[in-house]
Amino acid sequence: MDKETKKEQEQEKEKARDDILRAALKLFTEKGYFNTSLADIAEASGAKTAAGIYKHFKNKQEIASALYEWIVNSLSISIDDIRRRNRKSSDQLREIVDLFFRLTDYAPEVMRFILVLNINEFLPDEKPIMESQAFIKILRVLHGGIKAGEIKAADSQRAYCSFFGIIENTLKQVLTGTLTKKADFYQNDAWSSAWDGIVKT
Amino acid sequence: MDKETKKEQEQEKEKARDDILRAALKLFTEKGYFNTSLADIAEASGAKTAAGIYKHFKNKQEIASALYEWIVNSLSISIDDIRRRNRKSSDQLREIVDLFFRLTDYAPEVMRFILVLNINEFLPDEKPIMESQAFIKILRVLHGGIKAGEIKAADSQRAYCSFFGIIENTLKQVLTGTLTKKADFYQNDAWSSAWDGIVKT
DNA sequence: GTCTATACGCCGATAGAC
DNA sequence: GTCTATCGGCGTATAGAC
Repeated sequence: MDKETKKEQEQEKEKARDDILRAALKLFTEKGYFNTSLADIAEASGAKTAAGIYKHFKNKQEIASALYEWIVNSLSISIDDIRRRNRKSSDQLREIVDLFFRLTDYAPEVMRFILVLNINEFLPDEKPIMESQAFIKILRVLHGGIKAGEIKAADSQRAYCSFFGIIENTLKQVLTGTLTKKADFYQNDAWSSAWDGIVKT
Repeated sequence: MDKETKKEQEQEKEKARDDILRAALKLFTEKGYFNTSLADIAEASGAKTAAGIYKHFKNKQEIASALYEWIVNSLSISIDDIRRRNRKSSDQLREIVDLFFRLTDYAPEVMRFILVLNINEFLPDEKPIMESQAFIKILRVLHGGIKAGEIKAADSQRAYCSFFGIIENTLKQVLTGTLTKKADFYQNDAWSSAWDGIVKT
């Protein structure tokens, strides 16, 4: 067996794993973790049988765990990038908000996973999402803004509640259909409310 | 059998039903609906066996359904009362916020049920909570404030996202332990941020 | 109306052929 | 590494004695 074939096989396997993750993400966020059976995931990930999943994941929880890690890591990387490219916390927050709104429109499952699902209900051993790297970095952005005198707030936690309370609530209403237009439609409004609430004037 | 005995029996039965509901509320909000078995509920509600629950409820879902209805109805009644006793929307909102914060400190399970649980995951046939009477009435309060010129907002939905985004996010952080003090500690701060964000100046 | 026993189904997980 | 078959267990729900 030459290198080419080996590589192809590995790619195949990667793809299969990826298909499982994608299908699981969709089903978990649609029906919930406990309403989704491995058979459902197998079917949705294309012609595979439930047993085959165990070649890629130790068990059902590991699928959710991998999803969680993947989402939180991607977010964390994006936030690193945003912090690197922007100096002012207002600009950083602006871009984070933009990211969240775009994700809501173009990858709603991801945002549903973060905002709607009760992650610790099926991943009891994971840290709460507020303690994940991604959200710690968001708190750092707020902290930076407070230190720089751009943001008024007792502490970054409080600033988070105020600022992201508005952002997340808006997005959650979009995701659950209470707000009926695309997230994009509400972005400017939500940004203004959220930012005006914490900016030092 | 005289009337006294009959009455006592009925009270006994009411109490048993109540014990089941209380135990279920505690367990559902602690571990989640799907992680709670009828055996768990039976044990927590005192010396009863799982089978006995079926004398009081048709099935597990009905317990959750009864809880949901009870919570939403209680809220709805409280809000009616608040609206009756106050004219200005600012006063009405003030009291609603006060209610939410008090519930968070003194009946956290109730607030966890509302804010943390994914109700439609285990009650797929119920309307989303935003369409329940209680929350429709909250939207009316906001609508009243907009019409009276007290609140600036494009519509009550948008005002809701902004105002209750801050309130609910704060309470959620308290309920999940990210904010470590009692809800009461954050109330004035949250109220100011939330109200300042929607008041017309 | 409470407890014992038990039925039944579903789903997660494993074993083994190919 | 995928499919077939199957196990084992849990958890809901029912039946029947008392």
